[in-house]
Amino acid sequence: MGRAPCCEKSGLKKGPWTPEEDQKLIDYIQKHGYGNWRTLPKNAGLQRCGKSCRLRWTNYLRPDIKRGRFSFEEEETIIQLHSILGNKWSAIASRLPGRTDNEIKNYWNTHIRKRLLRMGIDPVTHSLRLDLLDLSSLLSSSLYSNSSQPNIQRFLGMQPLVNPELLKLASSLFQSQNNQQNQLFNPQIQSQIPHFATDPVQEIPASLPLTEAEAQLMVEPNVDAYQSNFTDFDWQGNGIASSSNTLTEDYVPQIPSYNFYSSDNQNLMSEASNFQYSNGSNQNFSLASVLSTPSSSPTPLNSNSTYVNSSSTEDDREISYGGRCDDILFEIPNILDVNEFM
DNA sequence: AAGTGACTCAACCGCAAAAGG
DNA sequence: GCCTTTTGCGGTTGAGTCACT
Repeated sequence: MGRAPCCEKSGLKKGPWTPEEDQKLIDYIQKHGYGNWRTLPKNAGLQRCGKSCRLRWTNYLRPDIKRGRFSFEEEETIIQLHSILGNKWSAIASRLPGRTDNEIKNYWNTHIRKRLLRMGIDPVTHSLRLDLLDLSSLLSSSLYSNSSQPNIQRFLGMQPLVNPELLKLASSLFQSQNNQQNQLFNPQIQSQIPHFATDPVQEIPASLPLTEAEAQLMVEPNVDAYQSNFTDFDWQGNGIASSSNTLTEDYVPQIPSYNFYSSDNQNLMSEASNFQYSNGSNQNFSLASVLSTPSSSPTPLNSNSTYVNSSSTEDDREISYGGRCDDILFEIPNILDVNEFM
């Protein structure tokens, strides 16, 4: 299992491919197929290494490659599969005909990942993180816009959007922002969530029927993807990341799925609103239940002011979460046969 | 119009698995 | 079983482009 002796510098070209090179590669492969990538460039008359040729072919020249924007269905599939498989881009790509792993990886990093972050969803664990979702900016931008005094008219106008339960929640979080992470990760909450990392065979609440895929995940979670996040995350909220060893034992993976639907008007709260969240004192609430989410909502929710007044973009497609992981509900479509990746 | 920063994505790099002798 | 070669994968880079000031 040695290292590939790739691209022996001598005279081999690097960088962008020219149309002539592309044509040479296409012509050769159409004639001879793509058997041995190492000898292919020489036989095709290309001053490239085999690796470069393979990459060019698989990521760009292959005739079955679908180019252009990702559809909502494709995007949904990517997110769902990523929540299960992690950064297994090739496995994800195998589920999306015409899309390459590179394309999916790029799309994830440039679009989906950022959008999830804006929604307050950790793109690695796919779990809701209120520390990413800044409710105070929602309140301040809604109630205090252009004025140092609360804008009552605006507030009244929000009533259809935000019901008192949410305002109560938001204001309590607003009052104690420093406690946000403690609330999210307090032991009471964690104790209600299965611990895949250490106890892979979980007791599944009888009231919540599982899909086949979910059942499989309960047994064989994608621990790698979750563990990769352990060393980065500041669980204490004090800027000091805990060791991965410790975190592995306490880590609480959540396996979501998402439902997508198109909307030009972003409502980030609605995007996160299908979470059902337990506050640790058996007072379960669903963000969906405390919000109504008209498509024309003027109050996107985000701590980053850059996005508050931003116009709609491709990234502003609306994402809603569904699913279940104990106190967070998920649903994994049966059409996603994830078992083969396990 | 020029400068600057953000964004996108094709391509590269290094590692590891698979395949073959 | 060991070694070498080939292939595949995931992370990263950087040139080109766009948007904003």
